[in-house]
Amino acid sequence: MGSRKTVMRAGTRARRQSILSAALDCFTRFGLASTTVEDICRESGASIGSLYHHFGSKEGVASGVFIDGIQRLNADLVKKLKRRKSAEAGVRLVVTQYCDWVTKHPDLARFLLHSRDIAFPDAARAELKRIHRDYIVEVFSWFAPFVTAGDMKRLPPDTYVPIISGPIQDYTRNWLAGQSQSSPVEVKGIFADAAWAAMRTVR
Amino acid sequence: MGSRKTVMRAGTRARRQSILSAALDCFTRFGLASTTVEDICRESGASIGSLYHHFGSKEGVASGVFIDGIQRLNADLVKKLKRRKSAEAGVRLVVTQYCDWVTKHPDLARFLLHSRDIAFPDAARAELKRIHRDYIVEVFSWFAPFVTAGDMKRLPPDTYVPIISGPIQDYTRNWLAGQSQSSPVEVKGIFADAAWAAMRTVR
DNA sequence: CCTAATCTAGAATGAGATTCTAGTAAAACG
DNA sequence: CGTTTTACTAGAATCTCATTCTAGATTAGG
Repeated sequence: MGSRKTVMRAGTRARRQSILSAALDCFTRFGLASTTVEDICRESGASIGSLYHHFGSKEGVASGVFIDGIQRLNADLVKKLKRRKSAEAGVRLVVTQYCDWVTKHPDLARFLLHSRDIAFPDAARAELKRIHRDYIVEVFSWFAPFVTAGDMKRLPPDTYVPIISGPIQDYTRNWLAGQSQSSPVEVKGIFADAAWAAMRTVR
Repeated sequence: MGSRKTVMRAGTRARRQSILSAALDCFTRFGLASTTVEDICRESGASIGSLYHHFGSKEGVASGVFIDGIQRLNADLVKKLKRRKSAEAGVRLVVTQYCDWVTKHPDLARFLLHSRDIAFPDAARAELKRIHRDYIVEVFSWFAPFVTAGDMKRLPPDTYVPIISGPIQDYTRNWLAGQSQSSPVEVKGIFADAAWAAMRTVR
């Protein structure tokens, strides 16, 4: 994870990365619970000692994959959000961009959506909290002016993300689990409509 | 789970129930991954052999808790839904009743929200599928007339549940994890508004 | 009664996560 | 350059459980 106090050697980044991508591969094929540390070592070419040196535990590896993924997802959204000019365009973007991202990275998305509840190590929990806070600050400061201007409802801060993103995430989880026919891309307009209907002010 | 082919003896129901409630207790205190089968045996007074006789595996116990909980949640909703008379009242009820239920059964709700992704045994998966199908049929047949009458939007079937229930479930998950201040009961009006705004037709 | 099925018990097994010890290689420092 | 410190690799040994197995107890049916 980007925040290492100590120096990181040349080959180290590559080794860490090979472990992370082997892990995602195994999680996708066998499921988190059924992949063994040995599986990840075999796939990545790392030794047990090396894996434990870098990640501390199997769940440490999982949290590495998770943090990596969430950072990419967040970064992609923030970048695009800055090009929008209206509250409606912003709200719709949050929904549609999520659909596009999930379609482009289905394995990673499946892992992110199904691993929310892993008992991550404390260090990882702390870093995730920091990442989430930074993300929320950035997104909220983009939306804030529109709330002030009366384009969007003024609600308790904690309720915006569930209302805007909750439905599409729920749908996507079902879809990735094979329980919905239409791909998120096909229904993204419907969810964008729903999100905007819930957020817009009537004047 | 209500569907046993063979006869069930007198003390058996009590034994199963004691295992289930001990399990929920342990899951709440230690988390699913960290509770051992021995923990559940100690708490419930059952022997290892007895637990395996009744549930087959640790995940079998978890699926028992899950199925029990989801059935109670579903039944409570369906019962109340039948007393409503308008689409708006129905949609609002789905949201507010969920908040009330979660507040009344926080441990069970936490488990239901955080165990969606357990690798349940095949038998349990099948039963859950059946339970969910029955539930969906019942709820949809209640709402169908209002869609036909034009009171609610006509959407792809798979999208109704995420749009109506997704936000409040997401908020509740955060709250149960200690990441939101206001209890669901305090914000249920906001989520009911959002759900109805997303479902209503404008005419 | 008796006998077949359900249920209880807990010791034995085995899979696999984690720890430990020993070493290799790269940087830091003189 | 040595040398010393620190990052890193390796894999055998350990230890924690989930699960299996065998034996016996209890209950229902005939």
